[in-house]
Amino acid sequence: MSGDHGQGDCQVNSGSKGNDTQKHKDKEQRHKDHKKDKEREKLKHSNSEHKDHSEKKHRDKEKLKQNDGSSEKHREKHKEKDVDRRREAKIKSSHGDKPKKEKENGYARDPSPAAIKSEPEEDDGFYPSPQRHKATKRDHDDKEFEYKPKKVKTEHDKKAKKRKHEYEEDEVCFDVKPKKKTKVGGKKSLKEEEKWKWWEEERSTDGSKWRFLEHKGPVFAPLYETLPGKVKFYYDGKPMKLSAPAEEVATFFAKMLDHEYTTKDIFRKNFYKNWKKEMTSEEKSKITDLNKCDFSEMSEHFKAQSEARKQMSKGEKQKIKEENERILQEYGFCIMDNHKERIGNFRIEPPGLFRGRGDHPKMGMLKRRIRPQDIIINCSKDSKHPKPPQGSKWKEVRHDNKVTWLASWTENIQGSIKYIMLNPSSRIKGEKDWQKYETARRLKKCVDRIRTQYREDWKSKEMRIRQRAVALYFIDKLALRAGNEKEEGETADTVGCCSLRVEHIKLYPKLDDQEYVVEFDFLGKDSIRYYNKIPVEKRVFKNLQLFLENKQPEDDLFDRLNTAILNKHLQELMDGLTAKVFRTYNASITLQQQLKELSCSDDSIPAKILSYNRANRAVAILCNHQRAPAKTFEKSMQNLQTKIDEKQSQLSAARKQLKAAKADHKASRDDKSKRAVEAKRKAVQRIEEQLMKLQLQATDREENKQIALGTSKLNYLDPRISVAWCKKWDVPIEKIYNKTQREKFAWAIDMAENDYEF
DNA sequence: CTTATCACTTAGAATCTGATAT
DNA sequence: ATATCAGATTCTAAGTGATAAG
Repeated sequence: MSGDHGQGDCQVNSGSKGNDTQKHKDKEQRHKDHKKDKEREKLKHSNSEHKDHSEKKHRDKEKLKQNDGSSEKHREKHKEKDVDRRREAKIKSSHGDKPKKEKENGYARDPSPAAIKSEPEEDDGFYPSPQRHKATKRDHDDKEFEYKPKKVKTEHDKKAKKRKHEYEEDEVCFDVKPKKKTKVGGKKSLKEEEKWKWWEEERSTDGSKWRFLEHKGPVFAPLYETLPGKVKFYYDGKPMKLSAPAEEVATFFAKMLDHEYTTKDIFRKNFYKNWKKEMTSEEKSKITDLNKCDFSEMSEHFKAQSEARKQMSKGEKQKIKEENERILQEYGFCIMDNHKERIGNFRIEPPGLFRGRGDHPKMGMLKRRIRPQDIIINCSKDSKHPKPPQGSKWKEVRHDNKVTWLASWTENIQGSIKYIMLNPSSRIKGEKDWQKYETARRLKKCVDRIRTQYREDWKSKEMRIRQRAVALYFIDKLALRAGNEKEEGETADTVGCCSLRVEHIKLYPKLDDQEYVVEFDFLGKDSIRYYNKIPVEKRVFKNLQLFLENKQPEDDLFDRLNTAILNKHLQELMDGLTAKVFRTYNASITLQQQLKELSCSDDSIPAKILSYNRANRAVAILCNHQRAPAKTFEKSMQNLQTKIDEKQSQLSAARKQLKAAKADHKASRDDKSKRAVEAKRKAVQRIEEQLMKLQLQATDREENKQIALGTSKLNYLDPRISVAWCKKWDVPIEKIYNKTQREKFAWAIDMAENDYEF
């Protein structure tokens, strides 16, 4: 990496050629509170300015002034956009059609210069990440699944022959067997039980997702049943009978009463506003203050109800179970291309109060009841169409085989579309999953090249390139998510890599005994906090300092970057590469490495499983998969501790006895007392072992307190790695994957041999 | 372009279930 | 038999990213 591009003074890149303008305009609106002058001031950079480290002084020398009315800038997004547009239009007309020029103006307001003077070379150690290896030679498996939507064959010799077109068969294979495993009629079940190995067949090449699809439509939420008369709602201390719609919404609130949500201001405000809409006009005029509403009787009623449900007799419970099973059998499956497949979510989401994660501006809003006329059905033209419930109609029935969903509706909180889709064990999900890991494996082959490239790009003279390169480094090294932009005010304020703001990182040239430490502290997906202090290479550190210059805390760190730009770049580096592939790749490769490191052939099975879990945990930590400690966590820890204490006193008692026995033996020297000593000794040993085990369990549980293994296991770890590991170390697959997981990963379990290499 | 829409994956919490302890 | 608990399952929110629309 010679890196000498433009050493010295390459300035201006024609950064102008680029799209450098785009992003910051949106981003600017975040500084809602700054004074205009401040804002102005910081916007004063021209793209042609050269920055060097010492540069701050140059800051003002730019020739470009803000040419539009930017001083009037409002903080509102739309307005902002308008201003920008106006400005651009103006520019355009004044400069003619040179795109370059017009961009140039964009820069004027940019917090960061487009061009950067390159820094002196100096540092640069080698890339430290352990992940960076040469790709291995052994990749024959890769061919098995090409990325291209082209037809892919898996010419894995042994399997290839088996592959043929099942499509021609007329008969449906029931590859999912009915619950009762002893479905008596032996003849038919044989065939039924045979699991369909879709992974041995060819995939379609034309972008269609299926050729035949038949299902019975979704199951709707049960209608609302009004409360028994004795369960009262009180307003201002007086009982008040509510109309059914108002009552229903009230029950939603009542059911959440002991959740802390209901104490939050926003929640209450949203709820109250939405509740009012359901009230009759009399109710509206009477109920004017949520604080005067007493839902406690309703709440008690539901608690009693669920208690009663628990107390039901066996027979009653059995009956309910059977009914559920019947519904599952009827609605829980569809027929897709000759195979009966399980549907993932065949029940429509019931109405209720919206619970966002984190600090969500819409928490407490009413999620409305979905009716047949809200539902779009998707199925084959030549299938038996699902029929809407008595007296109702579907919104639409369409036959789009370019998508995988069976039904959809638009949800009223965010206006997004919800879908009914197949279970992860289905062919359609499995193929995609498999493909995902194949893409990650292709990344493995070229990740060195990509890393070399982005390191080189840290020295680029173009700001946008540097930002892109540093962001990619974070995504690669820290497994950060891409970070799409979100609409402000619609969702909780969370970020990913590209949407990081200045306030989310802190730079420490020295911290304790480390140099160039970056501290990350932000809320990511689901408002899970990401907190990490990590030493980075000097060049990265310097770049970050540069990116931070002249910015406010609420400004974007990467003001010239967004996920579209990043992904477009990645696409050029490798077919099918996007930011999320790095997460998959790094997760899987980490598991593989950790397993290699931790597994030991003389370990017992439980010890091996512990190693597996530890490897899994390493990945979960990398991906920041956290969970709230269960409310019962402390208690269950305590229980365990009690057990440990008991064991401990048992142990000392046993030891005492041993001592006594020894003394006894010393005195009597007879055989009997000798045997007694031996027995006691054994007892002590046994108890010691038990104690050890308990203590191990305790540490394990403690370690796992806030770490969730499931997400990575289900979504990031190539299952073939785990399958191969099980085969290699003779660990039954059931120890690693439960039934559902085995169904989802059936393809991997079937195809991976013990020498599988990710 | 730039934004909006759509489809689909990924996510933690809530709820259910069934095994085990009492 | 009942209570307890942990793991399994369900639920649905919240991401990613491609592409259509303006």
